[in-house]
Amino acid sequence: MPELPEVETIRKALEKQITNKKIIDFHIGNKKLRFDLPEKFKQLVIGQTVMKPLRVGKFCLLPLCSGKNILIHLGMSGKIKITTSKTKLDIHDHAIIEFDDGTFVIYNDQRRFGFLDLTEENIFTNKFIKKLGPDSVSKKFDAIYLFNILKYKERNIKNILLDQSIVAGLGNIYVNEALHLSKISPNRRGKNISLKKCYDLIKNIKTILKNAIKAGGTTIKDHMQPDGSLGYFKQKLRVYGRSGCKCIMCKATIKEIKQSGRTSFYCGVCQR
DNA sequence: ACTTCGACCTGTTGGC
DNA sequence: TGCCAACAGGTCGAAG
Repeated sequence: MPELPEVETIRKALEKQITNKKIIDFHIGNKKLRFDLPEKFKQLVIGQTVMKPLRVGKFCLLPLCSGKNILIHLGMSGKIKITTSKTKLDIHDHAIIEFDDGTFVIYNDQRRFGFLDLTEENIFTNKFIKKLGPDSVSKKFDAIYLFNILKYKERNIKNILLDQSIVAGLGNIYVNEALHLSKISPNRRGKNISLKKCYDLIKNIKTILKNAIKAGGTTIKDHMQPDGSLGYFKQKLRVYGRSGCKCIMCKATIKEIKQSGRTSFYCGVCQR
């Protein structure tokens, strides 16, 4: 589910609601998430004050005063809910963090592809964080970097951009969107993309992500902001989920194909 | 080293 | 109406 803009939306809400608050209880549901919690997770987080939440790729981090960080990945269907009242739990509420002022942060994940972890002080020693490429909205993710990677790749650009070890934060929606805006076919091989096109692509990826963050992310089905409101970027999607509809640039019909098991949407006229 | 594929889960949708 | 297959915003690890 959540790609960078959805995770960033959640991070911002957490920043507003829990920064400098102390964890007084932690409860984990009986259903397994993708991975088990680290040993002693509970005792290492209770009593800790949370500092300003961070985001790395599709991960959200809650830095603790001990130096460790709670690492959150939302998988495909994960949500964060923030409440101030003890409401009835949903069957997919898998972790509940209680704060000293009565705020609750609830981790809910219907499909349980997501997970929680605890990192050391240096987050880059964490097994999940250390294999990520530069963040999609960072300066490190620039045209030269991308071009140097692409020039050896036989693989299609769609799958390259989904690879979190190359660039962190992009998922299926925004890769489709960025390729359409950049007029690049998802079938194009990495090595056949020029440096000039890389400049375009980088600029467009960042523009799309920033606009999506402003809109609170994209709600197709599952995503919601921690206060329960939706993400409004869906109304601005150019190709994702629009097969059979007209291309907004040239009026040709948007096509749908499968690439490594995932759906891609594109315009065969604009995108080459 | 590079790439694809199956597996992990639950819920919804569309075809018959 | 009911059943079943296919599919969904992700990613790990095995296999080719």
